[in-house]
Amino acid sequence: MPPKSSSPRPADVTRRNEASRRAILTAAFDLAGEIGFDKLTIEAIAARAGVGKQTIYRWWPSKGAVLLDALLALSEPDNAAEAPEAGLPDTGDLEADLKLVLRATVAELADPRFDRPLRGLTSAIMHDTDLAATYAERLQSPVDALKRRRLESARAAGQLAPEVDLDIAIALIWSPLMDRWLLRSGPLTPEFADRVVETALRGLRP
Amino acid sequence: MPPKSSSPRPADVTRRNEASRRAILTAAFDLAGEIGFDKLTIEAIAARAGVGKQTIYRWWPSKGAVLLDALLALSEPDNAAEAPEAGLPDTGDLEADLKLVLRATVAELADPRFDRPLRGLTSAIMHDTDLAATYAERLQSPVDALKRRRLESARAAGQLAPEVDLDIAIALIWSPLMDRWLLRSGPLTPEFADRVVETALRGLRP
Amino acid sequence: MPPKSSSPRPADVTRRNEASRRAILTAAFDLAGEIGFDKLTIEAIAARAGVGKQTIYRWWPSKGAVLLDALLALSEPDNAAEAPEAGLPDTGDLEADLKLVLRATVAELADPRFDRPLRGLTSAIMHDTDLAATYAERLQSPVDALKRRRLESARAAGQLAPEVDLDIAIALIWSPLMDRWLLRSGPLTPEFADRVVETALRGLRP
Amino acid sequence: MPPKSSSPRPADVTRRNEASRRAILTAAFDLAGEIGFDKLTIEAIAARAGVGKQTIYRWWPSKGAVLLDALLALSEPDNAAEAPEAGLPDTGDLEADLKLVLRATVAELADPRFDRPLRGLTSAIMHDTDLAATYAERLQSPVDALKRRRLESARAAGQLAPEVDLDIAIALIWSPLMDRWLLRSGPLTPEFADRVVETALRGLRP
DNA sequence: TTCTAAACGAGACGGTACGTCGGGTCTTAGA
DNA sequence: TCTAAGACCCGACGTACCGTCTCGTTTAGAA
Repeated sequence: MPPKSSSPRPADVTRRNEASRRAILTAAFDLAGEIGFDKLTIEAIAARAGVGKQTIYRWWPSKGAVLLDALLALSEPDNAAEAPEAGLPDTGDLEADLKLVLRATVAELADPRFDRPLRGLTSAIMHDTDLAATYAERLQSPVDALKRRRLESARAAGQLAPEVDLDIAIALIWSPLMDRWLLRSGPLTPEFADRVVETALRGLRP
Repeated sequence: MPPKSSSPRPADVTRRNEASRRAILTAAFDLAGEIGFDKLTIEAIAARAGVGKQTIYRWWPSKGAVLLDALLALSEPDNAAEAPEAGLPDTGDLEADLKLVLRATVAELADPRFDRPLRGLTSAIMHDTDLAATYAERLQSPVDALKRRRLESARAAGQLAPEVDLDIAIALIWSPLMDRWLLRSGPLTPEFADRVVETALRGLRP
Repeated sequence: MPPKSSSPRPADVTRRNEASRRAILTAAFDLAGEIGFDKLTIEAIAARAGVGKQTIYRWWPSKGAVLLDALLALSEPDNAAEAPEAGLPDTGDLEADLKLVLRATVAELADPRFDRPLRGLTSAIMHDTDLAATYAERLQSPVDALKRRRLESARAAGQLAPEVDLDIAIALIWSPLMDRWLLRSGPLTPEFADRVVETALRGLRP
Repeated sequence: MPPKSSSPRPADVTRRNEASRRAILTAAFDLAGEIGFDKLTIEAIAARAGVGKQTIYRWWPSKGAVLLDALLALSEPDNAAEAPEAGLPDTGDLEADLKLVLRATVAELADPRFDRPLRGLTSAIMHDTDLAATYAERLQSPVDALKRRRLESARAAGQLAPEVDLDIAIALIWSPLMDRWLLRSGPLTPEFADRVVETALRGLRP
């Protein structure tokens, strides 16, 4: 990600040290997983990456931006394939497919290696609208597109009522999970995911 | 709220200076509304409240705990009445009542005086399980009880399917709002609230 | 020692709790010996003595004053006898007597139990003229009187030149020891004490 | 002066900011003269010098060390000349020369601009053996060398008894002054200095 | 012997400074 | 020119004590 925007130094991207960039992203992700985002410091990232602090400040506007890039980088290196994000499963059975996806999400969020960086990034997004915009563009909107595509497929198959707003449908299905995860307002179990899918779909079917 | 637990000094609650306590809570809430929770500092709260820092550290384990108490205190002083929390409206028309409540929530969350402290507190809760526990006990569970009571009333009136899990129902209705608010993943409008209520209720009715 | 002066409350000496007073002085002296005067705190004295802080502030103006009293109290309890201060030895041989006294002083100053409190008190006196005045009156002047008496006896015996100013003589004999002790500008040995006495007396004899 | 020793970070002396160093020393000396050493705080020095606290903690282990450096720096900048320390006066008349020097010392110690920092530094030295060692090496021993040189010159001129230990002689001449100054055990006047010189020399002459 | 005012143990309070941490900027050397 | 290293100014941290100020609770002299 380029620096804030236009302001201080454009910074010549072509001269950028790729090894340092990867070391920083790896260090940031690992440290966020180990000690949590809020205890994460730029100094610690720089030290772990064997990099000067300035090299971080030159290329990223905040530690949230570093972490966002770090998460994005998790998919990139496998480059072309992009298998993990190639699409939501579509067996023709919407309920089963959604349960599968949500159960996978539940499992991922239960792993501290992912919970902590994601939680931290989410918290950063809550407070930093610039970062939120980048997040929306780079992570959320592609993922939402996948969800929407699956629901469109279901609608085409007559499994969803035509008049249902897909944005609302997505919110109904995924928000309860996010809420439980972020606020720990209840146990985040596969069963909960199943119940949410079942109940939401009651209202989404024709 | 007494300090974490047993460890250093129990601190004698009977000797507590009530004026200082209120000054701290007021200062914390106001400052959080003015500059945001993450830029809020204990020193600033102490200075604004005309209080020594130690007086804050003596009674609260973190600035999140201060802010939680500050929010709780907003209802208390109105004492017995407790009108605002007396219950959700129950006109017999569940959909209308829910829309009313959700629209009010949307309005409140749009006001920076509430958005900022609440957002900060929510962020703190995400990272601090002790605080989350206190939050769950003092704020979330009473509010959830009100929601649940309204839904039970609706179920008794035959407006909800008997087999619906009320916790899931609550999640379906309120989570989409929280998600949009926290992550700014879309505009948080009264219309959105209406759509969510309508769609969720499709699946909750008998 | 009574409080500062007239100002707030005269404090009724007759009601004073003797047990607390002794506990404070003992605690102050012991703590000064253990951790040194500058790390000594009123709170620690109060805690060790099992006494409220106010009881110290009520009766002493500063921790230096407490420590001075503590040192004075070391001689008092042996009551009337006052043997240790009854007078400097007077065998008729001035040089031998002085060497004896100075060697004893050297030994005392080498003992951390005395070095630390005395060093701290001396430091306090250096910065606090009120305390210095009390010190001069209660400790220094009686001791100086003893020294002067011994030198007068020597002068009467024809061992000192009549024209010598006794204050100067006292300074010449004792100051080098104090200097070495306070500033650690050289080893504080019995031999040093002997040399000083010998050299000083060369100039003091008729 | 580099930090205590090896422990945390050696701190790269070549990168040190000379302007900050001088500002700190000047601020420390001035403040010590204005408010006294014991009321001197690191924070005040940093504020007056327009410097971060850490810049002081990085390079000095204690405020005593700062003040010692500040005093040493008073002579340095005049660099080569070093006139003030070029040597004690040597007119051939030892008694007159010593009186001159001691009277000058008395005058200096009477000036609060010097009394306060020196008194504070002396007090710090009394309690801090590390600092005392630095002091002995950097300030005391060069000064003592000057004194010793003058006395050797006098001995060569037959004005001192050959058998007199010069360390003892130095102590006899200068200690009484230091004592009166530090403990205010009597008026520190030029007359006192004269008397001390006269009496001490009685015993030091052949 | 009771009453009452003080001294007392305890410790909360408004403050000041501590020594440390990390932020973000700036400078120096080396590749 | 970018980088690793790290010194710098700054602000906040959480802690330790300061000296003052209540709180009940002894306690000792006067009534």
